[in-house]
Amino acid sequence: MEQLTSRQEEILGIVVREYIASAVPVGSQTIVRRYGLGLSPATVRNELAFLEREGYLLQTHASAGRIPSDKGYRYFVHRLMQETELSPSEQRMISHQFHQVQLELQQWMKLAAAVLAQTARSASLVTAPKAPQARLKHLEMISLSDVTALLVMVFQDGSIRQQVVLLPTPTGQDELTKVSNHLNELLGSANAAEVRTGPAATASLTAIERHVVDRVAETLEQMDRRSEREIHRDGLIHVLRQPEFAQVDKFRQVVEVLERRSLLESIIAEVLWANGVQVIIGGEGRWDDIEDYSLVLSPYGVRGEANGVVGVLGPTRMPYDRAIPAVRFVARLMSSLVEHMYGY
Amino acid sequence: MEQLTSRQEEILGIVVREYIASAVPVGSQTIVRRYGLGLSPATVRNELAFLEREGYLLQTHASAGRIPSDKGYRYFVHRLMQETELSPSEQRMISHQFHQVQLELQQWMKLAAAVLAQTARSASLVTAPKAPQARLKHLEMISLSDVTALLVMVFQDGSIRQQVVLLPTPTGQDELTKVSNHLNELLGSANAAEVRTGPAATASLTAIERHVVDRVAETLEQMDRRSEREIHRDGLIHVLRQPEFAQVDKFRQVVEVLERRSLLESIIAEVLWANGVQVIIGGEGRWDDIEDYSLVLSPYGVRGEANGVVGVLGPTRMPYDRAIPAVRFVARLMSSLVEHMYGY
DNA sequence: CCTTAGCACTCACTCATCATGAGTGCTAAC
DNA sequence: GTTAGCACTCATGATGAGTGAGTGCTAAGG
Repeated sequence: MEQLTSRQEEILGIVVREYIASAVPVGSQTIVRRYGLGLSPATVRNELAFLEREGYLLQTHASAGRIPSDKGYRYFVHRLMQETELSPSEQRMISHQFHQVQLELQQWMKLAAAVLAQTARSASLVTAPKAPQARLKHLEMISLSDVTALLVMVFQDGSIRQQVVLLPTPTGQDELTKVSNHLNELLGSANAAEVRTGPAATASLTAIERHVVDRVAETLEQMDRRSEREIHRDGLIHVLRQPEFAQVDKFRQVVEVLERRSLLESIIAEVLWANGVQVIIGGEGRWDDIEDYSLVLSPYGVRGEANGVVGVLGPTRMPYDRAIPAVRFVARLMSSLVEHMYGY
Repeated sequence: MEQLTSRQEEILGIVVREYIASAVPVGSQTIVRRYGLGLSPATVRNELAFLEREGYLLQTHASAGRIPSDKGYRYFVHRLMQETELSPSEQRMISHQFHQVQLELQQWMKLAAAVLAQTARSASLVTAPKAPQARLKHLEMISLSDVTALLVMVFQDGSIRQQVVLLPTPTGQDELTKVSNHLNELLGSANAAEVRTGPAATASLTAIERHVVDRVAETLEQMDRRSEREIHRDGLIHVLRQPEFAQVDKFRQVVEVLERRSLLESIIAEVLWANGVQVIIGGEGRWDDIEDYSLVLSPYGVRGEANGVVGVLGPTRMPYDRAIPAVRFVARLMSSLVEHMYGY
């Protein structure tokens, strides 16, 4: 990326900011009228023409103003936007909301999605934290009837699964409690392979115990196999308000991206291993399905133990100066929760 | 609702079905050409005029074909649509999908939403089953660090909440297990009031126990207070494909209805007490926000113990003949899961 | 050499006009 | 009660003129 003169940078910055705010192509007159600069429209036009030649700006048609290209947005985000944080009062307000609810994963995810949608005025997404390899932390069996029980499994990364188990033989709560205790001893912090081959595999077990061990193993395997994560979403309505989605088929793409998770999964998988806030503008040539959209994503969690992703999705014409600090701040909050869950 | 002659019913049925299929106003020629009937267009026109006078049909403008009014749709749904079920093969396919995954609430809800969206080609919604009054079934404390623990609460209706608890004094897992056991004895199947005033309130408790009891009480109270339910959604994309949402502002309403839960909450609250599939066409004059949409909803669960709602949302021009049997069938499946969770 | 005034040019957008045709209601004959 | 005939309505789509924001280019000025 070449170096621009400071005047070119200034003009590029104006075009980007103005277009983000108004969604209308920006012309030389608007720039001079609204920002002064002590230049004539003609001079600005020359600079605009230069910026267009260099690929930072685009024209929708020959006699229209300029709009930023993806390259223009990228230059803006990486070079022109001072690294802002949310205002302290805003930070306080958000922290307050999180501390209103208990230290509860589900609630925090929901809240994170809502706060991001609100603050960045975009669609938001939040995945649950997940360990690279699932490990059982604790299990519990609760009697439902003679022949059914609820098997509750708590995993190392804080996720919980509950399933109804049909018991091979009628069994009461007392017996189930013994089963739970026994299996907790045998399976404490085991991963899928360890459940299959560890002490639980060789010890002599009752029919029920054997059955439950199988279930645990299956569940762990399933969790490892499926990269799928629970994704909380919110704020779709904000995207819908943007003028670029006046024709439905544009908007349909957004919904498709959000509902078919496959694309998001693959992007999320990459962001997980990154540091800090990642800004993906116009698909970056790698994801065609989002070539008109931008993602601002950040991993959160505890490196190597459990992590997830928070972020927002919007048109490339996104208020980056709000989205980026908002995502950064929410990721930090979510990390603190995960740290708690790992006893840090 | 007056009685129509069988020929009028036949013509009304044709208009409704044809319009649902094509989204194009239906004229006399189309009816005669495509359905024969042994009548001339003029005769059909007379009948159409009659049906319009009686309020079953509408014209978008004076020289256009007819489209069904809400009243027309209602007559169709209640009188003309034979009570169909899904085809046995379709039922088998769906059942099979549910039995592929374990008897697991989260998975079943997700699956139910996906299956409904697919089958009814509409947006679907599924709420978790919820008891009218929350009761604790079981709690478990799992050590995270000296001073933090994970409190897992399992409730009677099968819902689970986990939260991180900051311990007043450093405590190990052994001690936490004792706390869990003790509190399970004291609190077994207690509701909020019973936790506050029952044995747990008077017994002499350690600081940790007192703290946890407070947390349990707060959580139960919160669950009772908030009528809010977790709502799984899916299939928004299907709604987006319908031609009536070619202009975005129409579609914006749908997203608003689905994202702001308040309206849905109130409708769901009513459906919960109904029997069988409820069809709400065009807001029924009571919910202005959905006057262009229809809901097909059904309660499921165990009466008085825990219930929820499954259903679909789409334009009034909805494929009722698929949506209704699909909702009915999925509700039945979800009920069977809840019955299991109550040991029936 | 950079800046700017002047000017011709482009092109999306709006608005009005017009032709088309699907569909209607009415009347009179069967 | 049914239907052929006919005048009428009106959304839709195409065509064309006028408007104006914005451009690029050229030549003059600091």
